[in-house]
Amino acid sequence: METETLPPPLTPARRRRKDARPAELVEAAIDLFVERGYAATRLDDVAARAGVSKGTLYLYFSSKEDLFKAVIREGIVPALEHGESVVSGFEGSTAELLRWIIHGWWQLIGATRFGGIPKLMISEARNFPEVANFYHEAVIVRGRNLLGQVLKRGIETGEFRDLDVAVAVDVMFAPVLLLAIWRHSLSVCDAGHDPEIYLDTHLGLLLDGLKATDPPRGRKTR
Amino acid sequence: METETLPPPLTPARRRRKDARPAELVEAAIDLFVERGYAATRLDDVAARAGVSKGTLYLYFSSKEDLFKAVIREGIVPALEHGESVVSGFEGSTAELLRWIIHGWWQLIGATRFGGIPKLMISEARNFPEVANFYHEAVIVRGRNLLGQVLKRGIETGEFRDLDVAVAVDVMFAPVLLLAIWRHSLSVCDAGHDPEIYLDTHLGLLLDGLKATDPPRGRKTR
Amino acid sequence: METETLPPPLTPARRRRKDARPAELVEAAIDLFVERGYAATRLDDVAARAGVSKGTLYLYFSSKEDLFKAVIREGIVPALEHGESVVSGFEGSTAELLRWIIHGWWQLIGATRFGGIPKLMISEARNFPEVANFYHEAVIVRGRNLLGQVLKRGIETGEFRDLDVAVAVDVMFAPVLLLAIWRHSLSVCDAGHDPEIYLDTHLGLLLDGLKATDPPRGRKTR
Amino acid sequence: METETLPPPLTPARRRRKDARPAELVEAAIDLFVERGYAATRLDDVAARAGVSKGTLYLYFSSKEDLFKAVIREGIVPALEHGESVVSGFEGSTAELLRWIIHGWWQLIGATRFGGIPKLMISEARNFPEVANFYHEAVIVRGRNLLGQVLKRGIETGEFRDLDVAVAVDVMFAPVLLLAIWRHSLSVCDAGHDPEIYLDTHLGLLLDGLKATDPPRGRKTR
DNA sequence: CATGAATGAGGTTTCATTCAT
DNA sequence: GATGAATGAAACCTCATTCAT
Repeated sequence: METETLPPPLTPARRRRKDARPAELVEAAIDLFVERGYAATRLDDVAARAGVSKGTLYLYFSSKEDLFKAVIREGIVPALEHGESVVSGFEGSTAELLRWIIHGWWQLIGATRFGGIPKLMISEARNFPEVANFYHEAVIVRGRNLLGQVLKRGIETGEFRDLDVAVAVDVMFAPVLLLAIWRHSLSVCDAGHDPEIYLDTHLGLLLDGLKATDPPRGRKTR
Repeated sequence: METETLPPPLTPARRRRKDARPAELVEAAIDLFVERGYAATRLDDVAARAGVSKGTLYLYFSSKEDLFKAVIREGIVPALEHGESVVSGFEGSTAELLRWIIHGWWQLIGATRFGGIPKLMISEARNFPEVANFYHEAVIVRGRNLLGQVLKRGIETGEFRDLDVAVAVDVMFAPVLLLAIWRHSLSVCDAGHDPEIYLDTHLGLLLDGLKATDPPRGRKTR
Repeated sequence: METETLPPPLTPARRRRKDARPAELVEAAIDLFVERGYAATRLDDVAARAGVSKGTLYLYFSSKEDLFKAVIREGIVPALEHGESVVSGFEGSTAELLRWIIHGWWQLIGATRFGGIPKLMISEARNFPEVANFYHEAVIVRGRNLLGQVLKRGIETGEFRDLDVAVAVDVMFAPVLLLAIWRHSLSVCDAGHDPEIYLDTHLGLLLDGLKATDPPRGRKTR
Repeated sequence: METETLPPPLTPARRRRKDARPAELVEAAIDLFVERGYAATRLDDVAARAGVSKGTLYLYFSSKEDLFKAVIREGIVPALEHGESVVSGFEGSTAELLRWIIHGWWQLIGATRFGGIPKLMISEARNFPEVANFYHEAVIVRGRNLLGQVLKRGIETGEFRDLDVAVAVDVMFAPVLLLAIWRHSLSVCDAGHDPEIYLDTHLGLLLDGLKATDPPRGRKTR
């Protein structure tokens, strides 16, 4: 009231802090949204985990829903882009590529905090159709395309038998997705399988299933 | 000293209603819990959907959590028991049995309102570990056993190749589960595939993957 | 719906029961109102304690407040009338009469379930001024008169010194009243003194205090 | 690694307000709890009387019961401590001391808003045994000790006759307590006596009653 | 920018009261 | 008369959101 607050010098440390705030808040929010769900997460807790006051949160996000959107956006897009860049330059058999993608997804996304996003989105899609729509376009469609490309490549090279790519993509990614979902929900009762073994078992079955069977002209599966 | 108060007549009509109430309420609650999640579901709405007042709900369930427990309990156990009875008498090839089970699960559970329970349980497991535990024992363990038996039968008859049953069960059921989950969440953006085609595609890949490779000459799995 | 209920024969047992109902309900209500207070007492519990259903209660009392009024009315008036009749025929010294009244009040009222009425009335007077008014006229004024008569008699006979009777009556009854109140409230922490000893101590001090002092020629104090 | 978030300025005006809030709320709550009883008091009204919103109340008290505890605690202990300090330095006859204490209690406690606490505690002891226990230890036991000391002093100096101190203390304080209780309950029907006259009448009777009778060596009682 | 005290709409839960049987 | 299922107003409590400092 009486002390004139000097125009803050804004030291580098402070500036760095300020720039990082939104990301820190989103990070804190991911964990809590994933763990408790959207409705059961209190903004008080998000702010506390990010080490700021509740009011500060509103400097960066206009509402709880806005924060939720940021969680989905910031949470998944960067990871996805990274994944795509890895895939694009790949050379080798399509089976190798599939292994590469699935294990890579697990390591880059599934095993990190972002692995909780699918569970969160599944839980809240009906309450936030707009966000679900964004997620659908930005993540699901893109992911399906990526995997679809891989399947098509395998079919074209004769490594894989012919099949309905759109359906097969979803079928083949389901076990990977469910592994991630499990780790953020029912693992309270049952830790689940070792991820690498689980994924290998899946790939083992899948690649055998995908193998061209009609005229099994000696192509090497791997 | 005193005449005992007569046990009240409680006419059939009245009794029938009273007996039916809990089931009616659970039914209404399943739909809303699945659609909106636990926290976002108001008991007012549950009661309204069941055609009673809010207070009536408390005659049958002592709290919102109690209703939630009943939803999980009543929702899934009967369906499961029915499923088990169907399986037990089956005769035919194991591949047929697997097709039978998976299509059967979809028709008896996945396609009905109970198909939303997995999504609900996944969303809330962390908030209700006690309920999750019940679900784990009553549903997941039992379901895994059932499918495990089938896999073992196939392996013993030589229809399927040898593999880690516990892991394979989860891998092979994941696409079915995710189909059900999808129908109760992201189908707002994208209706998804036709269930029968999806399941057949899955079974097609899976059964090929499971087939005993005649000379299972040491393929390295990874 | 279909069985025609015979017009009930109304056996003597049943009739006796029916006539006794209101008293049974009031009895049950006294205990609970005294123990928990008016607001915290549920009519469910009153009915249960009286061995009837909640609906039955409304056959005899039109509301909770009505029951409360009956508790005060039925609870205290009969006891009071009984007390008055005992006093009226007394012969002996006024000191003896005072002892007689106070010990009598304790045995006939204070030590019974009616001993809780003062606590109840004190707690609720502000919420039910109308009932408080009834209680004031029917009980307090009457009780004061009774004790006032006794004091006056003692003053007239020269047994007691002259004093402001209206005030003295309240002063001298306060310890007796508080003994009853205590038994229905803070005795959870501390059972309190033996009533007879407590009352005798009070009477000992009181009668000495009341003694005519002018020419205090050797009257025995006790 | 990071600059610690500055401890917030929290201007004096703001802090003064925050510090005062609990006391303001307790003050508002005493009045309403005493007047209406615990159950019949709505937190809305407490908040309104303190000039804040309902939510604010929960910033300072975690529940209605918590507020109730604070009322008993904050309400009585300070007053009691003040009273004890007054007594400790007293010099003069024990009869004077007794007059001093009783009139002092009335002026410092009985006649203030704290005079309602005994009524409140009596009404709610059975519903809050834990609070009653606190009150018993912190107030009743301490008060009895204080008065017990006075009686003992009188007996030792020969001013008072020998008697059962523990019982006499309760007997002699009862009229004072009941005066306070009356002012917060049945005074709706009947304002009661003038406190000073009432207390003097009580003291007049009491001190005469306490006078040593055995060898009445001319001590002046007043 | 940052804070955190304050708000009040909205949800869960209780319980006096009603009424069809 | 008697029952107990049903009701809905009202209370406690939470938490997203605002804003003076």
